[in-house]
Amino acid sequence: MAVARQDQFNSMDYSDPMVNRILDAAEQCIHRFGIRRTALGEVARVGKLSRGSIYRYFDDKAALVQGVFWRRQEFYLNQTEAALVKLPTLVDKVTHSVVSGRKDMAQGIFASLAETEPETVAMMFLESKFYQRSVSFWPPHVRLAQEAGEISEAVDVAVATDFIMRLAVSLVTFPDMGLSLKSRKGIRAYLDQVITRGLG
Amino acid sequence: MAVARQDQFNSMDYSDPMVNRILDAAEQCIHRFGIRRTALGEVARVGKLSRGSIYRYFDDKAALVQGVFWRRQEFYLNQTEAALVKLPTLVDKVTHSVVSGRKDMAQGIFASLAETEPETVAMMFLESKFYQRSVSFWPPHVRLAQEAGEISEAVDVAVATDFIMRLAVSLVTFPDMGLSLKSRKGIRAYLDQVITRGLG
DNA sequence: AAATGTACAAAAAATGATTATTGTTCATTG
DNA sequence: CAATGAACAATAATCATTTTTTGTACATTT
Repeated sequence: MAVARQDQFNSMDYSDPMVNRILDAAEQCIHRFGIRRTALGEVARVGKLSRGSIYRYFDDKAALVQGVFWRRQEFYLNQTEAALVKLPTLVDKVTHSVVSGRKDMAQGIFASLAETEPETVAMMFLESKFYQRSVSFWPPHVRLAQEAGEISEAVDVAVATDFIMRLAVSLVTFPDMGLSLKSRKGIRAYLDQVITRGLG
Repeated sequence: MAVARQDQFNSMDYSDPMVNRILDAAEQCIHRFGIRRTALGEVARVGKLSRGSIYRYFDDKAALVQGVFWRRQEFYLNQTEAALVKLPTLVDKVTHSVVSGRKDMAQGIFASLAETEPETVAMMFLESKFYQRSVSFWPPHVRLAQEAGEISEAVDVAVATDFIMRLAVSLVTFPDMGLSLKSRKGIRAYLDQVITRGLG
C-alpha cells in the first residue's frame, strides 16, 4: 500500500514535499497531454524523481490522477472559502461560489482536459463523490445565516446545505436551463428569489 | 437533405410509419449493441428495410441516433405529462417527475447505453439541449399553481420554470448531494420546503 | 413517388504484430 | 530509511494493414 493513501475519510498529506512534487509534475503532464497520454515515466522525468517514488506514494496511475484533481479542487475550495467569509449574506456567498466555480472550471487542468478528453470530465461531473468535499464547506455558512435571521432556524442545516449545493452545481454546470443566467447580477437576483423566498 | 429533418423548432414526424420503423429498429440495435457497434446495415436488416431509406429520412448516423433519443424522451415526457395533469399541486408534480425520471433513466435504452457507453450518456446529460424539451412542459403548470395560490403570482414564470427544472434535473441525476433523497416521501417533503417556502 | 438495391470512394473500425507503459520486486545509493 | 534505478512479466498503446461501414448516386422495383 502506498504512503499517501487517500480515501473519503483520510485525506492526502499536502505538507509532504514529495507528494507535492509528484502532484505538480503529474498536473503539468495532464495539463499538457491529457490523462491517457501521460506516462508515469514522463511524470518522473518532469518532477525529476524516480518512477519508484511515485508508486511509493500512490497505489497506481488512477490514484495519482485522482490525487491531482483532489488537490486542485481543495485549492479552489479554500480560495473560494477565503472569499466567502468576507461576504455578508448567504445569497452573496452562493452567488460568488457560482461565479468563481464557473471561472475555475474554465481554467487550468479542468479546461484543458475538457478539450482533450471531454468524456472523462463529463464522468467526473456526474459522480456525486466529486461534490462531497464542497458539501462540507457549507454548514457553517448556513448556521451563520440562520443566526443572522437571513434564513429560518426551522430548516434543517443538512437540507439547506443540500439545496444550496444543488443550486450551485446546477448553475455552474448549466448557464442556461430555460433562463439564461450569465451575469453576476442576474445570478444574484435569481438566487435571492429562490433561496430567501422560494416560489411561495 | 433528409425528409425527417429535425431541429429545435421543427420536430420529427412520429406519425410517419416509415420514420417509426426506422427508429424502432435503430433503438433495438442501440439497446442491444450500443451506438458504436450498430451499423446502419444492421438497422436496415432488423427493420426489414433498405439502407437507402434510412438515409432518405435521416441525414446521417448521428441524426438517426439523436432521433431515437428524442423520440424516447418525447414518449417519457408525454407519459409523465399525462400523470401530472391529475396531480393537485406543483410540489406533487415535481415529486412525480423526479421519481418517474429516475425510473425512466434506469430502464431501457438509457440504462443499457449507460452500461456499454457511460461516457456517451454522461455527455448527453451535460448538454443543456437535452433538457430543452422538458423545459417547455412546465410553464402551464407554473401558471396553474399561481392561479391556485400555491405559489406567488409575482414570480416570473420563466424563473419558476428554470428553478423547477434545475431541482428536477439535480434530483434525478444525484440521489445524494449530502442529503440522501431516495423515497418519494423524502423527496416530496424536501421539494415542499424549497419550492413553497425556500429557506427564508 | 417512395422504397429498394447496387456500386462506389472516403472514412472508420477490426485485426494482428510491435513497441511502450504499468505495476512489482529488489539490490544499491545517499 | 527514503529514494533510486534496473529487471521483469503483464497490460496497454501504437501502427500499418485489412475489412467494414458510411454517405452518395443512381438505375430498378413496387
